[in-house]
Amino acid sequence: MYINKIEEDLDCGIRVAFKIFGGKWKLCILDAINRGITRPTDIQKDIRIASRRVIEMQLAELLSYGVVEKCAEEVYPKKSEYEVTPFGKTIIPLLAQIDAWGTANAAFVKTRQLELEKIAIG
Amino acid sequence: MYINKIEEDLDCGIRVAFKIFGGKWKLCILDAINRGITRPTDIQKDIRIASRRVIEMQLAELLSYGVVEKCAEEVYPKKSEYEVTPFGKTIIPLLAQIDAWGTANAAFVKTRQLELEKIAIG
DNA sequence: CTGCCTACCGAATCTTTTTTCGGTTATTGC
DNA sequence: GCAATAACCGAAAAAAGATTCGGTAGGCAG
Repeated sequence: MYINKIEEDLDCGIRVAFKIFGGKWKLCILDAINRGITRPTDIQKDIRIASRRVIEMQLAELLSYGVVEKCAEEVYPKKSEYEVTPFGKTIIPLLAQIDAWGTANAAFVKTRQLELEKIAIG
Repeated sequence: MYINKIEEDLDCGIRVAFKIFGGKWKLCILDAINRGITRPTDIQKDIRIASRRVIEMQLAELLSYGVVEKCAEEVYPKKSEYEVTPFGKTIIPLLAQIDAWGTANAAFVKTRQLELEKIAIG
C-alpha cells in the first residue's frame, strides 16, 4: 500500500468524500456495478478507455472502504462479482446528480474547452 | 497552459463534472466564495492547508470555465473579488450534498483508514 | 499435458497535479 | 525613494495517480 507523504486533512467533508470516491474512475466503476455490471471483465468492457489494472486497483480501494463487496463464486470461468454495499448505496444519489450535472453541461464544457485551446495556441 | 497527453473522454457526465470541479481544492474554494469569502488572500486564510499558488491556479481554472467571475476593484490595497456565476451556482447543491456526505461519514472513514494502516504495517 | 479464460498482483514508467520558491506590477503610507 | 500589501505568473521539483507490461494461480476443455 502506498502511504501518502503529505498529511491529509479530513476535517472537511469535501475532502473526506473525495478520498472515497474522488479517483479518476471510482464513480464510473460504482455506476457500472450499480447498473448490474458486476464482474471485473465486464466492467472493463463497459469502461473501455480505462485499463484493466486501474479497474482492479480502484475496485480494491472501494472494497477496502466497504463501498463494494466481493461475492466470489468458485466456478468456471472464475467469477468474482462485486456488489454495492448499503454504505456504497448512500453514494448513489450523489453519483446520479453528478452524472446528471455533467451530462447537462457537457456541450457547454466541450465548446468552452475548444475556445480555451484556441486562445492558448493562437 | 498544460495540454494533456492522454485524450480526455467527455462522453460520460461524471468525467465532465470532474473536469470542472474535480480538482483537489476546487470545491473548497467554491464553497468559500459562496460563503462570502471573496478575496484570494482571505480564501487562502480559510483553507490554510492549501498553498497560495494552488488557489491562484484553481481560481484561474474556475474562472476560465465561467464558474466564478472576477470583479477587481482598483483600490488600495489591491482588491480582487470573486463571485459565483449563475453557472457556478448550479454546482452549489452538489457541493452541499458532497460536503454533507463527507461530514456524515468522516468518523467512519478515519477509523477505517487507521485499520487499513495497521494491516499494512503489522 | 497444453491452451485458454479469469482474477489478481508487482514494479517500472509515464502523466498529471500540487507544491515550493522566487519573481513582477501596482498602489499607498511614511 | 522605500517598505508594505495584494494579485498574479513562471518554472522546477515533488508527489500522487494512472498506465503498461509481465507475471502467478486456479480450473476447465480438448
